[in-house]
Amino acid sequence: MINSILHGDCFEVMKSLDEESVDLIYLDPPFFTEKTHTLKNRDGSKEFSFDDTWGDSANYARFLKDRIEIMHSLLKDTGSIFVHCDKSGEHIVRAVLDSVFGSNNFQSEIIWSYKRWSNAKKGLLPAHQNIYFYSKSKNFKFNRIFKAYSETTNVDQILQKRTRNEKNKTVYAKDSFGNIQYGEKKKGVPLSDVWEIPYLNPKAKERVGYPTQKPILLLEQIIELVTDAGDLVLDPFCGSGTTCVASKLTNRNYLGIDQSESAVELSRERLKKPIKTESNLLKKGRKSYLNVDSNALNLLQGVEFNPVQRNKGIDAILVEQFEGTPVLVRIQKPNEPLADAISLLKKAMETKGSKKSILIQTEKEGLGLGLIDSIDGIEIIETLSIQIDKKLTT
Amino acid sequence: MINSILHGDCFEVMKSLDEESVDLIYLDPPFFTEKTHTLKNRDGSKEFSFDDTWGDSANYARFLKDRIEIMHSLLKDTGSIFVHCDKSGEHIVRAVLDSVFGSNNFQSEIIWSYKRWSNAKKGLLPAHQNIYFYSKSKNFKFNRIFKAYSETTNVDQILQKRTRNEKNKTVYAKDSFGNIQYGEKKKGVPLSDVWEIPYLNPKAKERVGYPTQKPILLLEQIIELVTDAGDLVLDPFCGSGTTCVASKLTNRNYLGIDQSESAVELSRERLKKPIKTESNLLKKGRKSYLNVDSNALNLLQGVEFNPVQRNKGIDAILVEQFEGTPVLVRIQKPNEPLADAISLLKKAMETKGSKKSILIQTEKEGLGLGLIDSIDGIEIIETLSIQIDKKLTT
DNA sequence: CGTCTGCTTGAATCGCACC
DNA sequence: GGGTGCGATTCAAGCAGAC
Repeated sequence: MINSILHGDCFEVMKSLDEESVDLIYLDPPFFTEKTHTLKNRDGSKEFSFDDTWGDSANYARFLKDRIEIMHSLLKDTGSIFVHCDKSGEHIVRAVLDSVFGSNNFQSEIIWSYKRWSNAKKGLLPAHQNIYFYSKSKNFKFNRIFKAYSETTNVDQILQKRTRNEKNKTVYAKDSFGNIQYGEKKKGVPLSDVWEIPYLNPKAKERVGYPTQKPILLLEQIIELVTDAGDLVLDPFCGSGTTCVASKLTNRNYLGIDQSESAVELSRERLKKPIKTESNLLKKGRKSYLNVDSNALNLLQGVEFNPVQRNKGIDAILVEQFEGTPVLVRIQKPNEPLADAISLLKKAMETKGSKKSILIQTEKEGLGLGLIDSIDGIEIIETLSIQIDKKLTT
Repeated sequence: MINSILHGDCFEVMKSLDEESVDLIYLDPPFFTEKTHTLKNRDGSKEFSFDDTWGDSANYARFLKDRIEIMHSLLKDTGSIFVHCDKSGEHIVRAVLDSVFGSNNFQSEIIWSYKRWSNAKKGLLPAHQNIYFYSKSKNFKFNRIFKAYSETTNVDQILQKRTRNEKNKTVYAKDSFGNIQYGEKKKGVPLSDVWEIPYLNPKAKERVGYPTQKPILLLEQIIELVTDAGDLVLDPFCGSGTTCVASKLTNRNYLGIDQSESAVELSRERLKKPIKTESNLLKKGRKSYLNVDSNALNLLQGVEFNPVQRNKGIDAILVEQFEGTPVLVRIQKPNEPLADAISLLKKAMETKGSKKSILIQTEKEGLGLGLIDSIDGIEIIETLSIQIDKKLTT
């Protein structure tokens, strides 16, 4: 029965499973949105639908509690449950979990945060979902995961050994010659309860066209957090089967259940040849996309602009346009000849069709041709510090 | 009564306030931790019903509901409420707010996330808090705040107009000659519901030693989101008075209430001279581009200077001297006539014996006497934003 | 006043063109 | 021909306008 997708209402199906046999249960239950969802897959050939309609919240609570009680009995003493939750049903889910697992076994509210396309909505752009993490007992299995130190952490604190001086203050350790002492290798910062994982991208090959499909990366992190290889992972509302795919990819055993025949079929197909999109963003880090020095942009204090990161020629575009075309901004890089800056900016102007652009000159020496402040629609403006400098030396 | 801190139980104090007079209520209600312990004693044998959500914590729910009902009546039709929430009380608070304000007036669950020093605890490092945002009606006041585009977004999407082709695919629009078509002005991405704001640094000057003190930046963002200058902000559990300080700094009226005599005193003291630590992280971080804080001295980016406090005439002195005398700097204040700035600076030059000084002009209109860039040793330099503005309009 | 359809939109990968 | 810069493309939320 292990490593398969079962069809049916998880309430019935779970009754046939062994008690205390499961290491991790992940579920993304139908939400309490009082709406029926239908969505087609990519080529429009198939339609998935599920019914989120509940007469009132008590019915929904009853539905959930019945099932979560069985899940509780299926979990090993060292097991954990992760419940993915829409904002509309949050408080109901929390109440049910508190009553079945006990509020003392609440471990974390995980925030999965991501960036997304925007819309014209009045209000804040929704950019997160909540996952509740409860353990069956104090004895739960937990693998520590470490992440890179935050950029603002002082490097010395990572590398150097620390000790206490005669006044019992923490100081960096030095040897008798005053040389820096390096400490043990540190693993990084323990994983926090806010997880920034990119939303399943529209271009991702991983997509199977199932509504609410989760990124495999998210599930992998959950699985690796509380299970070891060979453990059993159960998803009672498995949908497109992401949990099972992630389990397979991380060498765990899995069991998926879904009420929809088409979902079961999709999951089974997916498991035959799992596709996982590596996130470039996560692999390379946000910083790898940066090409603008944020200090440089501070020069534009008081100007309305949008920074531009993936372009060699320009650092920003002004919000204000010039004759209907964009105004590009380049800030001269340290030690960059002004002529180079001009030619890069000029090229960008051509491709972007800009009629007027601005070059902020940050280096004192100009073109050596006397004062030039406008070439081919490029306006050259010196930084305040150069202007001040000039006033003082002439 | 406006702009003061009142002492007492907010339940009583709020009854004396005018109905429909408040624009924003922010509260960080106390949570009864003793009651939480009794929650642990549940025997689990009880039949679940929706009322169990409140179950043993009914007293707390009652306490909250009584007060939130009054708050609802104090709010204007265009007003909003932000409730800061401990994770143990989350679902109770949500249930109360849903019942008083109506679930259709739920706007956002704001996640305040921050980095923290790690601890050795088994489990995930807690690094966020939740704030619930409800409006009194559909008609709520809302000021859009924009942030920088993601680093991975490409410029053309910001610049170019898009349409759909015959196959209903999104493509860049071209005119009949194949030229690029430009879109409307773009200000950036609307603010999302996940706010990364550094936790108050233990060493920060801002810290006044109150246990649950919040960063002023967090409160400022809330205030600016749903109120305008001159509006009234109420904090019924004001503690150390951060909400009131933030209101004062953003030119809103405020009213704070607290039951603790010492908290009231502390708040009053703090309001006399509010201290705000500008978070370095936010200043440099990627989210800061569009809403850089408007500290005037930031204009001097790249110039070596010493700031001058408590002097009517000058804001800074350059490290560089001019003919052995100090170079004074004044930054024109908002709405200050240039002539006034000049005469104040001139007076300061006399007393300090300065031969050359610098006036940074921040307002577009000059002296009305044509171009003047030097008077009696005062060099007048326009900010970059004015210089750019001129290049685009002439 | 529901229901349907269309439009705008940003993130992030894909993939082409250019050295 | 391999790397990389950057332009093109895809998808779904949610409002607007139609009916």
